Amino acid sequence: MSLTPPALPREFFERDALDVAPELVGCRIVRALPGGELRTLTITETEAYCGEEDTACHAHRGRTRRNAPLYMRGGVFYVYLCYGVHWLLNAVTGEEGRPQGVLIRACEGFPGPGRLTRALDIGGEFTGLAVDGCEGLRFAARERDCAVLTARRVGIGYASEADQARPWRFIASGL
DNA sequence: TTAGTGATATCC
DNA sequence: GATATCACTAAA
Repeated sequence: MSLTPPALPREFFERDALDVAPELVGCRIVRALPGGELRTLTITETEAYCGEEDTACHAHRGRTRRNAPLYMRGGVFYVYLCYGVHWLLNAVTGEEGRPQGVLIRACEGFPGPGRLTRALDIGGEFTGLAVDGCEGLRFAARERDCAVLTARRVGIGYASEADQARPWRFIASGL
């Protein structure tokens, strides 16, 4: 028996982002800091980004150096720098060649995608790494079920009206 | 409400 | 090469 919760398996992420995103709410992020300290936070909010046809998705304009991990098989991290300041953490989902992912938008005690990565000292070094084969960072299952609300996604004013209106943001309710 | 921050994408 | 943009945050 291990001292720490086991990593969610890769298979968990090899499904559609719209299935994974709500299920990830209530799960935990487990971060082993370089010094050895283990920090575990419960995920309270996620968003799904679904393919090149989703104008809010980074892959909307095709594959680039930055978004390459989105095109990988589900079960890797996609971490990128936003506004030159904030690292944003995503889990890539779905099958290889279909760019989709789930943004981890907030954790208990750390509202905001940039604040949770700062709290956990997560940076670009994790992008492209397997979620179940990474020493320092993993996801762990829920301890119990939790209700999930949906809402519009945040900060995507550049996307089409239709894509902005999609209820692809998932928020924990009554954790 | 607004500045800050710098990598990335997209244009010349 | 240059410039515009950006899945945000903190300060005011």
